[in-house]
Amino acid sequence: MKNKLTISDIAKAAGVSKTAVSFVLNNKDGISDKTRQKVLEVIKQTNYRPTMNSKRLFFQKSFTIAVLFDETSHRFDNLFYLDIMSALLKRCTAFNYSLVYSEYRFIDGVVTLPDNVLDKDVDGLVFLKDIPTALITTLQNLDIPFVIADAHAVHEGLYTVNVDYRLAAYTAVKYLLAQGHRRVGFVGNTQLPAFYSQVFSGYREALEESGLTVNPAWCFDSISNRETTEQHIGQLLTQKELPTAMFCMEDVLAIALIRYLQKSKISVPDDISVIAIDDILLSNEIYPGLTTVAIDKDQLGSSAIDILMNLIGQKPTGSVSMTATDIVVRESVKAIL
Amino acid sequence: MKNKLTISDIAKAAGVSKTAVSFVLNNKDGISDKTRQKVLEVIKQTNYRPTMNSKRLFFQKSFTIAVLFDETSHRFDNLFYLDIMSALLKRCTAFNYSLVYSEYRFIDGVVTLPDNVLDKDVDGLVFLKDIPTALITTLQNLDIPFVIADAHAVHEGLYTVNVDYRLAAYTAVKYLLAQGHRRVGFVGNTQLPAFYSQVFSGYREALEESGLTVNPAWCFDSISNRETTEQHIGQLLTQKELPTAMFCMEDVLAIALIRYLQKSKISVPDDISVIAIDDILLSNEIYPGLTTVAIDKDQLGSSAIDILMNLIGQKPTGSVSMTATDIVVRESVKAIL
DNA sequence: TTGAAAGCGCTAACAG
DNA sequence: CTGTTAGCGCTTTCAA
Repeated sequence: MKNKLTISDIAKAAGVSKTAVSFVLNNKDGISDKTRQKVLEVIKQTNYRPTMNSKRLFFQKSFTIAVLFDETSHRFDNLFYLDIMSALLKRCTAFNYSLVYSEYRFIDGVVTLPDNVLDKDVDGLVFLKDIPTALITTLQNLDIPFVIADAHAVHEGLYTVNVDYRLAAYTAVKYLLAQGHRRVGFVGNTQLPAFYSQVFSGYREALEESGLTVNPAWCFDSISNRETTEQHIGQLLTQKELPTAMFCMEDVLAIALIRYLQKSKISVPDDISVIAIDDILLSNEIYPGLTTVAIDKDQLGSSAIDILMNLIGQKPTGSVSMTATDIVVRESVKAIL
Repeated sequence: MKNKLTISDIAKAAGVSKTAVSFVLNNKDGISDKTRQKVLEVIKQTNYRPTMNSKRLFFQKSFTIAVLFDETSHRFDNLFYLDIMSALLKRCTAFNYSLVYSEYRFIDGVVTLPDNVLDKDVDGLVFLKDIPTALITTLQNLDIPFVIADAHAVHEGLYTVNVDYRLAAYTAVKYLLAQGHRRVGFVGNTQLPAFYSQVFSGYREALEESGLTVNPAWCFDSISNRETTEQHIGQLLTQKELPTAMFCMEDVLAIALIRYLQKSKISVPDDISVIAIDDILLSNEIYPGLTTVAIDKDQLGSSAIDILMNLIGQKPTGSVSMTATDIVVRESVKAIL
């Protein structure tokens, strides 16, 4: 049980050459059935498993791909990440690849990549959320294939997995309107300008289709966390006419909003309904449960890996665009008569 | 920029042997300063980085360690995991190791390990939370070093990182008493019997030190998620005399409890205060913010890696036991006069 | 202090 | 259909 078996041991035991064993292991043909069976037998008996490290050296590949997080990006929406990591892992496993967890640093415009990337000890990279241009340039110089999953912005010439957030926003607001709401506000931020404008268009279109117009007094575009929520939403509450519903461009923002409203003794959904986009796990755990447009994390993850594998295998490939129109109805939206 | 450089290229360029380059790379001595400088120069010029895969083959080590999650264990307290993974990664990096993310399966008493573990393509394993005995046996047969971080139960002969949850519970309840509470309930479950009994002792001791006794009507030992909360806490609310505070053995349970109380129109902390143990990120995002005993995730993670590295290097090592007595005061506990 | 040579476990030409 | 052989890029004896 102690000394690891090698392909030579198996070859010897089966009375054949290493080549024969190798062929059997890799399901190649050009080998007689009898030999194959004999080898298979020995492998079964000995519980032999070939060593990845030898293959790695031979193929000059690491058979691992890395998920790269921004070192400082940890926020409480990370549950989304763990779900995606599971999806990435599942797909990597199907390709016999490992998934390593890594972090990069981006401070004052300078990018620091982890050693395994600099060493080219990974065959490809997955990023979750958008990455800075400086990083893109660095990566292209390094010549390592990478894909950006859930890229909100559109990058020419890069491989990304995108969600149609315009449609998602449109769907969310349409739902609000169908529940009888006529006064619908908007909560978001412009940190990701492309994302913001997609989502805002969806919001406006839905409104306009019902003959409504955007009321700037109910629109907030600098809400990105709890602090900014508290800073800005206060002025909403002082207005004479309040919206009956707020659409938030991300679940996290909606959760911060609900928290703030509760603190201000405004009931959700009795006084104000709230809807968002994402469906992170957390949204089902707060009270009231958040009604939101679901994003398919499984598809997001596996598409990213599929693209990466094509890139690694030099096969033609392209970005993928996903659609999100499923509303998870929970408790944060009330119908208005 | 295309063809990867090898040690031979560097040796040739520097006009020395591969051995010399290897010595320089590994800071060995037995080499003249002049040669060393020459080699260093070439390395700098060429930006040469040695290939891990060759080392891996030579040393018969993968220089990677795996974090293994139970495939089905994803709950919303996973934020705790991401924090720990960051800590694990940081420490792995310090040792020049990679961290791979993997999942194992445990269904109907049968354990399925991922291929990289079966292939011994990882040098060590970290588990977060306790693992089933069947898994322990399997691992011992495979002869792969592993450590259980945040093991609640005590395992003879295994390496674990434990937290003194008795003390943590004691500290939490003491805090409640200091705020004037005299009627304090308990919420937990016996899924991890050792964990339960530690925590319950801490709870009882604190009470008894103040001349109070445990009131069984306020103690719940089968609360593990939202469903069981709704099932059991209902009967608490029908009692004539309610507790003024509830101590929960985990943040997640406290969050479920708060959600349920809010649904039942019981105000936290005005009607009932809530305290717990863990300090997951989520606890700062709900309303009211959860007051809780913090667990040091950084220490948890790095201790686990330190133990593992000792195990891998065949150095003597031992389990580590952590202490948690810091209370993060937020809004879920009210002082009673 | 140096360099030649062997070998880690595997794959794939290439001959037979 | 089968086996011999030469590497993949590194480390490390071992002799000079």
